[in-house]
Amino acid sequence: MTNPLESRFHPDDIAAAHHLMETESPAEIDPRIERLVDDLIGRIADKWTLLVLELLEERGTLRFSEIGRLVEGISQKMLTQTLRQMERDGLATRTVHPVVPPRVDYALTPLGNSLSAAFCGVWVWAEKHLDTIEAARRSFDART
Amino acid sequence: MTNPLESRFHPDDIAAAHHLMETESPAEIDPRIERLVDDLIGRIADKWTLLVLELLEERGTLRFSEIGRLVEGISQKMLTQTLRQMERDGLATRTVHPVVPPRVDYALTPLGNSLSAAFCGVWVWAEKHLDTIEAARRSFDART
DNA sequence: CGGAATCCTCGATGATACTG
DNA sequence: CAGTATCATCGAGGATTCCG
Repeated sequence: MTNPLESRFHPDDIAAAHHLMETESPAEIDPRIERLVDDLIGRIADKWTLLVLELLEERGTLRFSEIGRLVEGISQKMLTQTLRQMERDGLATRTVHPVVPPRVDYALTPLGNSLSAAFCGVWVWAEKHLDTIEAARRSFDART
Repeated sequence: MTNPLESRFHPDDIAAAHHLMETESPAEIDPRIERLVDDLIGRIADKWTLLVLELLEERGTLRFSEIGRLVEGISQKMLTQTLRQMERDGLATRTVHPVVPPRVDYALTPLGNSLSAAFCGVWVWAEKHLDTIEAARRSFDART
């Protein structure tokens, strides 16, 4: 079990996903795909969520201020909003310790961990092809 | 070769990606991750690009107006912008036929196909857990 | 410390009009 | 048909302030 992608997904899942993405009629895109993309990209997989997701994945439990410090460039507002949304989506847990000063810990749920794993293939792709893309961009810009 | 994820990525790639995501020092997030996410989410993997990517993946070659019709809700401006960026990034090819009226065909490059495959794991995850997420949201909203 | 509330800006996107 | 150009909007997100 060296490959998290292999271990995480079964052929049936892949088949199901492919089925979901195939529209037989020559009409429009499957509305479920639209909903999928809207929900996933627009609400779950935004930049800050992905950053926090990977951070919690590698560090385990962290408190609010730690995440704020570690995710460079995030504003307090977006941090709160992102964490709240992750909690709402069941991706992370929020634990308030009744002490003064307050201490609030965040950690991924199994669902959060699985999302992180699901994105593994994308990170792999990105790392593998980022140079190629930059080259393609330079080439395109030169041609134009 | 029933599983595109298994066939596409090697254990070495996974290891490399994991290495990329692990920061030993207790400092900040690896800047390369930041760049990765910024580039990928902010420029490549936006909503419209993903929609067009999946469409071209399943339909093969399509002309400009066809894509515009099939991707519901996209404006002509965003369609042009999306396709141009995909071409620039080396994800798609643009073929102009010198006829009147003009005919321009778009198709994925191997790189574009590989990106589509990389997102497979995310689509699988999304389909598998979307109901769970909605339930979590209802539960959270009820608690609040 | 961990937020909530407020105000404000700017850039992404849509709408519209024009063209080879 | 496949764009380009221009203008208008609107909401995501930053900065700031206040609070338990």
